[in-house]
Amino acid sequence: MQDYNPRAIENAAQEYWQQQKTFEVTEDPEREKYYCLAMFPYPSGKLHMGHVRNYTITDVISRYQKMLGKNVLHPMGWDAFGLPAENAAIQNKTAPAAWTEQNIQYMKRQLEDLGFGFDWSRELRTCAPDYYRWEQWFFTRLVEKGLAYRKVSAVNWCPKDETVLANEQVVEGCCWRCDTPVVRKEIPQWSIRITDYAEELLADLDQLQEWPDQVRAMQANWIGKSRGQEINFDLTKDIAGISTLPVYTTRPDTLLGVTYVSIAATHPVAEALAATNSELAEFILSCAEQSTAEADMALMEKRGIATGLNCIHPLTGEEVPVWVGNYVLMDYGSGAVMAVPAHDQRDFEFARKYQLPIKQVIAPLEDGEIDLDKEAFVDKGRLINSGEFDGLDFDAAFNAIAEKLERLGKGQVQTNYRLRDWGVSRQRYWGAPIPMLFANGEEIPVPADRLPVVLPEDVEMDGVQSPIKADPEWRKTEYQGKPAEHETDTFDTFMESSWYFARYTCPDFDQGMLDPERANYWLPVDQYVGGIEHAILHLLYARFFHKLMRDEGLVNSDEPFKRLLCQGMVLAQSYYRLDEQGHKEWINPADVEVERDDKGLIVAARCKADGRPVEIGGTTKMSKSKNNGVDPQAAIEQYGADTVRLFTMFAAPPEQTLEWSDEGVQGAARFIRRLYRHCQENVDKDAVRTYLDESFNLETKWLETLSEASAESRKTIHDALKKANFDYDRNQFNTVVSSCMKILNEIASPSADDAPISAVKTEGLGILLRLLYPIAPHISHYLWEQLGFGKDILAAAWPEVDESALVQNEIDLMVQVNGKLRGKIKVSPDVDQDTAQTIALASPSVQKFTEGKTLRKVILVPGRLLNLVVS
RNA sequence: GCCCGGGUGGUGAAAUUGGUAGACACAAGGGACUUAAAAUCCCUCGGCUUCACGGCCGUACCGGUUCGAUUCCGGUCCCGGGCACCA
Repeated sequence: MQDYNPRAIENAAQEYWQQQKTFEVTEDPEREKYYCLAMFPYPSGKLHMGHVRNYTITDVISRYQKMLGKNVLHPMGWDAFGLPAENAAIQNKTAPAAWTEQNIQYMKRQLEDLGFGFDWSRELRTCAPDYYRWEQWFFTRLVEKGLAYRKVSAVNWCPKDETVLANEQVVEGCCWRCDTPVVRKEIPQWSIRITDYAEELLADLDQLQEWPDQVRAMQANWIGKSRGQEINFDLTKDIAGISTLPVYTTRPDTLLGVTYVSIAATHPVAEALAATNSELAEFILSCAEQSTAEADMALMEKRGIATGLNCIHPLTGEEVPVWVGNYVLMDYGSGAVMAVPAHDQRDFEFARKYQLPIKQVIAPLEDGEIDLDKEAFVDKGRLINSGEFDGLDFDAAFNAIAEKLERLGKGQVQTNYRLRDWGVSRQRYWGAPIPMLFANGEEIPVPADRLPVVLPEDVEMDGVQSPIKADPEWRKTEYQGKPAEHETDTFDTFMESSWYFARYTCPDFDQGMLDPERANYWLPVDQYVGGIEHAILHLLYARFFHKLMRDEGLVNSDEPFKRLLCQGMVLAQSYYRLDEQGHKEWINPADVEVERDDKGLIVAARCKADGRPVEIGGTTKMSKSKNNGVDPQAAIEQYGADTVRLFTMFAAPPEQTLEWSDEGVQGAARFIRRLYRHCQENVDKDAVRTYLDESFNLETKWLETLSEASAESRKTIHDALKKANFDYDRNQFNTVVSSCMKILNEIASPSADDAPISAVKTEGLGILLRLLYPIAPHISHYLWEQLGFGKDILAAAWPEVDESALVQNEIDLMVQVNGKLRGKIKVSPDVDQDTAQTIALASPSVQKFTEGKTLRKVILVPGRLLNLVVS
């Protein structure tokens, strides 16, 4: 007998799929389609475990759906533009294009080694001109429709390098290259009007019933629809041609408690006043050093300065001061906010700091205690100190104040969204050029017949400036016979990832962005799988783009992704040692040996190379910074793809974090070896023909001769099958693997060597191989053929549960007394309450707890338990 | 700070969603086989208590609803994801 040799088995299976073109699909209106999509990878160099997990999940789902008879599309491609390629290019002195292409070649090979059933004939890369060409064309359409426009917005600016930095490139407020403090700079950039679609993006979340609730909640909160009022505070004098500060509030009931108004540092009024106020000018300058990230904004110290200017309260006519606050954003809302220190915690702290008045106008509904010396009272309540509005609750006050403001022409009810328009300009090189021309002071979309605007690939990176910005020639062009200049900014890479799912349906189409016939056959995607970190931005942009494509007549569906699965992260143990400076030097788990106590806990670890001890850094997300990445390649070479896939699916359910464990991988390998050995040693090649019909079900004649032991064995197998089917449908693959293990335990357990048992075990093996196939396809494919089931397991029908095998004459019914388990009784599954009660009360272990007490209530949960309530 | 998750044995987890808590594995301990090791097979394995039958406690913590709560509700603590230029 030969030992299990994963390499030979896996190579042969992969070759077979390649020759048969098993995973290449075309549109077939006769068959039900199923589009299964994994988020495409950024070609960073090598696959990491997160990729392995992601693509194993989609491969499992794809193969399962294929066995259910569907026409399954499972494509793969490369999200090839992005910042890391520029960094790598500078480091390695290669052009980003070449570096990216090398990575793609290597990673593609790794994907093939893992046996993923992708339709490689549809492979695409976003850095290819025949891909981004259509994105450029689509953008010009958006400009023509008024859905894309140019406006001034903020970027991180390194004054020394004179370059724009990504948030990631700003480390503690400084440039990551030269440590110079970063400032905010306002420059003209292209934006897309996602806010025009805010209402639809919110409302259509209701259509996405097969998305996780948490993702829908996050998106709804991100869009942030609110109902409030716009209220005008007139300035006591015009500044920069501005006479009124409109503010938006969701709490107009607190309007009488306004004691000042704050405006953004970049507000035109602030800028105009700064011209004659050096203190204010200095303050505004200092605000420019603040981070543009919202998290930093929320945590920073709130600072402000009085402008000396006042505005008029729209209801009382009193003057309130106008302040400049570092926490007010110019590009969100009107750049001005009203402040109610008594009823908003941030305003409260600000008012305390600058000795501004705090005026209570809301009292609690119940006689609750509030202490305005300690904190703001932010709950809704009843109005006080508000003149004619005193005594009203929130809703009544909202309406009464809205009505009065409207009558005075000082405000109106307004619906607002937190969502902001999508800024798509990037001042970087490795992206799709934005297809716009500047000529005679006009912004002109590049005409369709001049697309694509090709990004030159043979470039040298100086580390600071984008090569197409650095080259004065590249931008030069003409328009209608006159000199013109190309835009040198490139698109946000979210642009490419917002429509790739649609392009997979017709990647070769050269007559337009999409071939509507093919796109509408496959779309929407039936199952989308990717990391939870994309729950908001990528998924929201892709939903938005899909609606834009629909409105351009390219697709006929409203939403791109019907069902969504967000997989958890992959974690691993980390180890470090401190160097002389006290810095942590992280050591890869592969280079560490561990020592355990008698409970199996890791108590000590040593570096394999020098035998010296290392510190244990805990289980954290696999990352470069902690050097705890486990290279999938090493595991594949040692154990084979099936073992790696099986472990990945078994160790945790898809949505949860997955902890890499070498022992766990060995456990997965042990299961596969056991299956292999069981088949080699115990399975007769004629068994299939002897016991099973052409659908691999037990032949009727054997069904009739089952002994009690073989019937019980068959129940175990069909129970496991039923559970596995349930779990496949809800994407919980760890328990599918459990079911497979149970079946193997059953069919490999020692038992009487008679025909009924052999018959049941043969049927069980056929079920096991088909259940296991989507997860560990190579070994299942090999054994299916070798044991004479058939040529290609993928063509076999999915196993069906024989409900008659599950029927029991007698079950264990749990008996509780006052909710505590006190015994079990053997009864018929459809026993009635009276009978069950009589039997239970006759049992001594129950009597111990009921004796001398009165029976108050009896609850029977059929097939499960009986609860006797006594006192 | 704001939004969204998560917390169950020594470990990863399960519990068909309000009805037997710990399936299936991993680790550990004991045993068999072996000159030995590896591999393989068998047994034990939440805590406390009991010679034993059994009893009590136990799903982060505090409280509530219910005949019954890992599951539902309110509060607290800790961990993770996102926060608009990482992808």
